[in-house]
Amino acid sequence: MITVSTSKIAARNYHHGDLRTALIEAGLAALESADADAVSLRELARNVGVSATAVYRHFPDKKALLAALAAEGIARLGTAQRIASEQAGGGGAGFAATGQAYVRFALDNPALFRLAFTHGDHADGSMIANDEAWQLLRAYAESFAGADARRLQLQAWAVAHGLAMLMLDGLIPADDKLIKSVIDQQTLFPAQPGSNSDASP
Amino acid sequence: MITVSTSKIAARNYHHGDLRTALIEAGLAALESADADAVSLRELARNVGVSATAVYRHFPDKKALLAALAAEGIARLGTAQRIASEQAGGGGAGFAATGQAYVRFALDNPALFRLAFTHGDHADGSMIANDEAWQLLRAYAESFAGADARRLQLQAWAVAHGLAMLMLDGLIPADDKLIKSVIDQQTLFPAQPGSNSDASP
DNA sequence: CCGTAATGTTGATGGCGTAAACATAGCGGG
DNA sequence: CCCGCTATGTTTACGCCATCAACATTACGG
Repeated sequence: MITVSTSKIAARNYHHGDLRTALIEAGLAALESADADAVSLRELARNVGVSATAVYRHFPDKKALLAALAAEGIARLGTAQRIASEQAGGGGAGFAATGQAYVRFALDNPALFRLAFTHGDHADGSMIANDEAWQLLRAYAESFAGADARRLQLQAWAVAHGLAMLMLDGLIPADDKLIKSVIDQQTLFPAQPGSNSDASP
Repeated sequence: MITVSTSKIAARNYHHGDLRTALIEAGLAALESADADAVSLRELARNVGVSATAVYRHFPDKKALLAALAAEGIARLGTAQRIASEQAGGGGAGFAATGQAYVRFALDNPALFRLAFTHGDHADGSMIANDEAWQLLRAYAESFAGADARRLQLQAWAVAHGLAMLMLDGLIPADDKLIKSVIDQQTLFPAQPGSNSDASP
């Protein structure tokens, strides 16, 4: 995961030094105040102090740059979820906390979250499937639902993702109490049939 | 709701006749094979056989045209849901059918669905809130959950919306069996506490 | 120490949304 | 019936964008 450093090396001498990283950082910064489709290559190049076409020495096209930003978003989301899970101490509370962290991350990083999930070329699914958060979800689902693990897994993901999207789009008020109410292991998944709460892979 | 008619009146004589409707129809057609942000005003104008700037006699800007398309999408989604609910005969089956229809509509009309929900200026929420589908969902939730109606309502919406989005983005295989499995009133909302299954507003 | 590959720059092309000025035509009042 | 007003379209133009081709500079390995 890339750590954004505001102050970077120094004055240029034709060659930038690490333009690729600089562009990604500029992109992440831009996504804090604008939506992905409102971010232009030229704007990023300008902010980094480089000509527009220099970008193409590091990314084949705009899509590729956005994909790099999306990957970064996925990584950060995963981290946020892992931390939330650890703080909640695992179990049912951890399960719910993971989902709540998902929604909060979306609200805190709307453009990045959207970019990471919408339109991304995760047709292969590799980026997401290999993510730590996904492993976490799988483990929780298996410990709660045993045979029905896959269904529970998808339901949990869908609730969190749907709530995040609906709040981002202003269709549901972005209220923290609402998040806790909707993503609650007690009411959402009360003692699934085939439950197997001692399984811990 | 607008009904798309492929064959429209005839040759132009400077004035088109009903450019506004024609543009919306062209827009809906374009959304069948391209994403909303890949649809350009100029392209639509071209398809309708009119100059690019003629659009501005009917819509203040591109956003306004897209908003009109989005409204149409919402209307169609609502219709699909009502039909599904009726065919299932209400009750728990109707509840699930409504949600399943939501996801199927998204898969059948990906660009239109995305446009309708993403980024739309439903900051006021009026378009959605007044929709028949929303009333339907409210009624179902109240009949099932009584006091907890609002929570159930949001959970149901979130699951359906999340599943739709994740399938659209290729993160979950768009499999009809999966839809039925995830959106299943039996397993998803089994006998809510405070249930009140005889209420029928 | 030199040449080659990596990295940046300039300039151009075609597309976009949209504003301004102009053209046409349909329609309602004399 | 005709005249002018207004609704509707057109042409032209501006500034932005992504991207390509050709050229410039630098770094680095033999």
